[in-house]
Amino acid sequence: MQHLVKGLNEQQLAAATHINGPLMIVAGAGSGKTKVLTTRIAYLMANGIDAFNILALTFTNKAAHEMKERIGKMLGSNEARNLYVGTFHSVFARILRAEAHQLGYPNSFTIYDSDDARSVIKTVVNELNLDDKHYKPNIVNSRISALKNALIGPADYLNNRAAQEEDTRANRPAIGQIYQSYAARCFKNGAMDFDDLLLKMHELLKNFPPVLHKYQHKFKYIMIDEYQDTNPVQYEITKLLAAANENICVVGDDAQSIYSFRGATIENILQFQKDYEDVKVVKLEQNYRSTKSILHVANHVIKNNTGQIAKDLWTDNAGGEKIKLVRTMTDNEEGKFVADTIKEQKLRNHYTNKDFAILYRTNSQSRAFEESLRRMGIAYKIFGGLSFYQRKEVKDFIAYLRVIANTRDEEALKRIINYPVRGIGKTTIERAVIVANEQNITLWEVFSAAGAYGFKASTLESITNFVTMIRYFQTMLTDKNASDVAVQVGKHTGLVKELFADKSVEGLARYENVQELMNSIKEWTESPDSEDGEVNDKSLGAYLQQITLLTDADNDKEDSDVVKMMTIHGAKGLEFPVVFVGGVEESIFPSGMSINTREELEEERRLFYVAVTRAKTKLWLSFANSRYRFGNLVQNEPSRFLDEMPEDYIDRSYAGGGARNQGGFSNMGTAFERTQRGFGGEAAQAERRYGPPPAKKTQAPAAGTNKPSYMPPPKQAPVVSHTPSGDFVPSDTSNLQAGQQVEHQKFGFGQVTKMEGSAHNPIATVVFKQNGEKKIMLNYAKLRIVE
DNA sequence: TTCTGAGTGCTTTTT
DNA sequence: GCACTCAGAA
Repeated sequence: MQHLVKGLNEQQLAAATHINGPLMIVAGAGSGKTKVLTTRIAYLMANGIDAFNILALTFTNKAAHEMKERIGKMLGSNEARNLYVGTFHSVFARILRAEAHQLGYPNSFTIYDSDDARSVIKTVVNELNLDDKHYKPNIVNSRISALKNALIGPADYLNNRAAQEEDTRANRPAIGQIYQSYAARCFKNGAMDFDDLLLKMHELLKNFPPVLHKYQHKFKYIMIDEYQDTNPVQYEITKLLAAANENICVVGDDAQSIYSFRGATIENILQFQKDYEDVKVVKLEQNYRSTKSILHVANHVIKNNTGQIAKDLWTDNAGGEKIKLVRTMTDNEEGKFVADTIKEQKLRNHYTNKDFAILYRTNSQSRAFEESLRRMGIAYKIFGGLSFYQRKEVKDFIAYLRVIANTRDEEALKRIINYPVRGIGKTTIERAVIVANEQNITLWEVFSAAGAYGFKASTLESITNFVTMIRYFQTMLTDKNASDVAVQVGKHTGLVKELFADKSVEGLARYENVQELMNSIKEWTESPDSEDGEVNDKSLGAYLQQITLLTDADNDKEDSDVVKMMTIHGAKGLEFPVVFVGGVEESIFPSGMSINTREELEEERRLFYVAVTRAKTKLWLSFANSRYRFGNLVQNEPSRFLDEMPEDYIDRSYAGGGARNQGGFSNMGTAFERTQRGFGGEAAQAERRYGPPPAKKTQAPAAGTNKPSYMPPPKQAPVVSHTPSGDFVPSDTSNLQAGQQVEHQKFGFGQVTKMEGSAHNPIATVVFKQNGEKKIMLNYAKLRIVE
């Protein structure tokens, strides 16, 4: 057992060997938190505690995976496989899947991602005849999310004055109504959104005592990572689960709380000591990650925040280099600087690509970096942003799987009912939706009994074929695994064929993505165990349950030698030898959305703290004089956080100001004055270093000069309007022949020169006297046969 | 029913 | 600058 705790310092040892009773670990950045957590779990198991009785909740699937792997290595056995390790969302999804019937959900319930949720909200808002310009899906969605995270369910809302008044004050009095309908619709669809996974879990434990006892008994030891980022629902759930045994261990750092926008509250970690008696508190204050310079800067900046848990983070590591500040003219030059520097550092210090990380506040900043890296031929990977599973073609394919597993899933059904095109268009779907709402049945039930609702013959045939196909797939559910079903779907829906037919560059990429998806399903089916210890359930339902909760960061292949790019939020918990933080400018970092209250600004500052403490040895902070945002050029001042950094630890020689600027930016006058002066000297310096700024794009070059090398395609001649004859009555055109004279309501008189198309979709070519040759689809256009 | 082109509004961070 | 919506044409 001694070998497990070898190399731990005094505090780490105290935390790792604490077995029974509540424990709070305050772990500063880089203080070996993961090491302590994994050691503690291994230690518990070495002391005879069954892996099946240990629950560890992490913030990302990646962290969960890593933890399990490390414990496995420490113990040298397969026992770690039986641990319940996962994110709040994935662990609860799994429990809910087992207990769904208690709450009236099918156990193959769908998990809606934010896209699905927004889409349902849009439908609901329209059905309630509300203005979707005012009740924007995004806003409504985040409001509902906030309510759920604050433990206010749809029914609770009706009795919650404060919440109602808040919405009335925000001039959105119908939020309550939308919330009710949204929740009802999700339930009808057999679907839970991300927040439901928490809210329903809470409901389950709260309202079903036997279920609560079952899981209290199962999870005798509970560990929660990143406790500072838990929200009230998560707090209540863990409190319920831990109530019986009180063997709960939370790990957190109030200085790294950066998820309040998701309902997280720092209160939870501050409250912990009051919730349980005899809480053992351990502070991990020695940083093993960063140089003295980096740590000192981080500590110095975070001191500007009020109300923290007192701690004193220190390190034995080398002093290290000063933090380098970089000013560039534009965002593109910022990208170029970073790419150049990576190249230089690789040569000079023998770094490889994977030693570098580029961090930024917003996903949209990734573009400039991406372009420069590509130009320099440096391999990179962007984490976050649009995940693989959110790509249209991937979602389309998954939508089939979702419908097969859960026909109540209306969002998925609407997505695929006419994809690939099978003649079930908007009108048909709208009619079906109306029927479904009137009869209070699901959309699928309307389609599967389509004969009863008077669709026209050709439409009915399409619907019946579709229903038959889905039913065929469903016959495979019980005895075939997820991959087998997916292969059949690919074959019989014509989806893969359609993508294959598109030979454009994007089309090829889409085809490859779907192939990739099918491969990953196969891989998942064949892998021995999955994220949170699911035992060999390789059914389609099990596959779908975890897929929505996966993010890009989880597919990270550690061994690939690439520069990593991600938001600072995405970088939490990670470390890199060399870190670049881009866009350290006012209105970006801190975000312009978060400078209105002290709380918001302090969270931005914590985020800055997180960014700085990701670096082990070298750190560059860059900002640009101007950058494109919203499609137009904006000027930002350097971030206020730069002014908060201790001067002695900063190297401004890259910032264009050189020695003249040693005093920091605050002595340069107000932002206004600075803009007025136009940065004269600094700009010139930067110009020497990075070359002249790109020439301003000239607007609409004067005629004669600078002629475009091509002429834009000629605009179609405007239609010469035609007033239809007074006796205009559309003729039966089913026997129309070439040579006949016809009249068109808009184009006037003309002669049919050619007939083509199929019998179902005849197309006539008509040469009009006024408007020239047009192709007319006889199914839609109205023609009067003159002779 | 389906496709196209012009017009509009928007971005903070994520499970 | 892009993604989404809507109107109009075939």
